[in-house]
Amino acid sequence: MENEVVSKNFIEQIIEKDLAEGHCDAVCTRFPPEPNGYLHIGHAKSILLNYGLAQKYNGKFNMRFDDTNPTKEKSEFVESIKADIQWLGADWEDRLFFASDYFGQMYEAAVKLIKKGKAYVCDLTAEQIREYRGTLTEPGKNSPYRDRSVEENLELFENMKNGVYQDGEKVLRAKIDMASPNINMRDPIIYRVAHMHHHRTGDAWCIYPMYDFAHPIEDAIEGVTHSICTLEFEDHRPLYDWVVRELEYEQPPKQIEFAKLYLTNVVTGKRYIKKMVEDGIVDGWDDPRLVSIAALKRRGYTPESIKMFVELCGVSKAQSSVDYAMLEYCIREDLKLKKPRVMAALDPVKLIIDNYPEGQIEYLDVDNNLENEELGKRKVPFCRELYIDREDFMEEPPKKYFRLFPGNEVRLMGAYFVKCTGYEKDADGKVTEIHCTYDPETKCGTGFTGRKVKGTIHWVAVPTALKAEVRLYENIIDEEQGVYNKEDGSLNLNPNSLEIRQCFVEPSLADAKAYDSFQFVRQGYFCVDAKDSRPDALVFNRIVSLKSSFRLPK
RNA sequence: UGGGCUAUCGCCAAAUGGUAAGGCAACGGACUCUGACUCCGUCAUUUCAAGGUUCGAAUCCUUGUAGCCCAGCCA
Repeated sequence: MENEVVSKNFIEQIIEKDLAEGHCDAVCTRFPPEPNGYLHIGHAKSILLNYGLAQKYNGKFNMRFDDTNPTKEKSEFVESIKADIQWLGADWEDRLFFASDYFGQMYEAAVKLIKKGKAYVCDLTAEQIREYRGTLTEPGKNSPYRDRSVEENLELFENMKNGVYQDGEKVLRAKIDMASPNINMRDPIIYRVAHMHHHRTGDAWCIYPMYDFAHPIEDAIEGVTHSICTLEFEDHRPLYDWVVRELEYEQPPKQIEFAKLYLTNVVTGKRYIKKMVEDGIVDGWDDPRLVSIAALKRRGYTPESIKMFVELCGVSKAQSSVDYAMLEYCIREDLKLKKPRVMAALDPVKLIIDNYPEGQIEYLDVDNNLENEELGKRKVPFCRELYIDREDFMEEPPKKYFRLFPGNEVRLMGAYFVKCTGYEKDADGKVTEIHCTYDPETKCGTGFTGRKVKGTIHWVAVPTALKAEVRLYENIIDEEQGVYNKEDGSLNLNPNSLEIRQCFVEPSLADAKAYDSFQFVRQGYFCVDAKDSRPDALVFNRIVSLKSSFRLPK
């Protein structure tokens, strides 16, 4: 805002140089997912990066589905991806594209290559092609079909399109260099035969372009100037450049690679998530313990918090893994002045104020001083019998324990000072109720300064308490053992990643939907689980705990 | 082993030959009707290593080391 010096990331530097040197007039970026699954936090980085760049340089941001392989793609995924991107706030305006819309132009591009003698139809089997390709250390050798005439190639390729051949019988390959040290340049396949129903083009085509051929064409057609992708495509850049050069596009797009976003101790691999869903370890792709966009949303993360997170992570080419604590910091930061702080007893135990009149209920004014002044203001009922959290009382407190214990006085938040006078236990030694007396003079808001207490605890009045179910999530990965089991490659899962508790909350949460998310004082941030709300009880998911330094000193 | 890329605090990440930003985490202390928040302070004589060039090197050169990616008719 002020005179902050925010350094530019390497992509911004490239773009500014291109703009300054006239390599492009205006910036155009894109997000090109294949509709074969759900988006996760890593995609959010790419989406927000591309969208942010377009915004920053007054350019355009395109949405494009890279649907060139009908075997993996479904319309269901198209819809979920669109919804997630809109939720994140990236706006493609009227520029929603599908690679499949360009199949005609791609076919023509292939014909152009053939006519230039830069592509040929190859009859080798998949296995033979692999053998001819060579290895990482040995060069490949030319296909015996490499020198077919232009006329023959044209005819064969047309036959491919017309369904004359079976799947796998023939492919179209770019004629580049079988001895290239870069395996991607060893006459890569650019079109394959696949008699397959496509989710958008139906049965119109039985040949489909490969990514390396299709992607640069898609970018060029749309006028994308900077095609930003992840590091694993670095080796493909020479091929990308080859395609746009041979096809003679006037303003060829430029591919730029950046490092993917990884989170420490989090599973993003589709293979593992699929297995966890199948084995019932999580209840779906939007299980709040996962980091899919849908899961984060259900967990209560806001688009703003994710945007902040992505910006904080930065952009570079160094493979890295960001600490989960950074994500939690962002959502805490986003909610702390926006959402109400309400009281609850997550592990309730009764507190009886022996000198408070039986049957009396008074309504205390609470104000959370939020940005939206009205949101945190409410009246909270107070009476003789309350629920407090079990962990706010100890029979024999350790040093530096500031909360309730026999003889100690604490503040009931928003109410009075109470002094513990005794407690009762059942046969198992479990505390069943705690007794105390209150001091009417210490009422909140009266400006009482007679004495101070070190601890403040929260509470809920018994007669008006609302029953709720809360779900406390821990990381699904066992942080001690790490992500993967080195012996068999399985995941090291944390058996305590989900804890469900029945608890009592203050009555204002009857209107919980109006809050959508809030902070349970001393317990962290929660959100209403719209998906799992039940008629008989409110269901809340924990977004994030308070800072760890909130916990008892060791 | 051929090729490509990367290496700066526990974790991200700036610094573009001029003397190591910032954020997260952590740790002190102040404040507090949340042990939260807020505020103040601490946290890389050194940039994977070793040499070299230079008045001056995280940046340039040399030689190593470590990690990631590539041999789908996937993207």
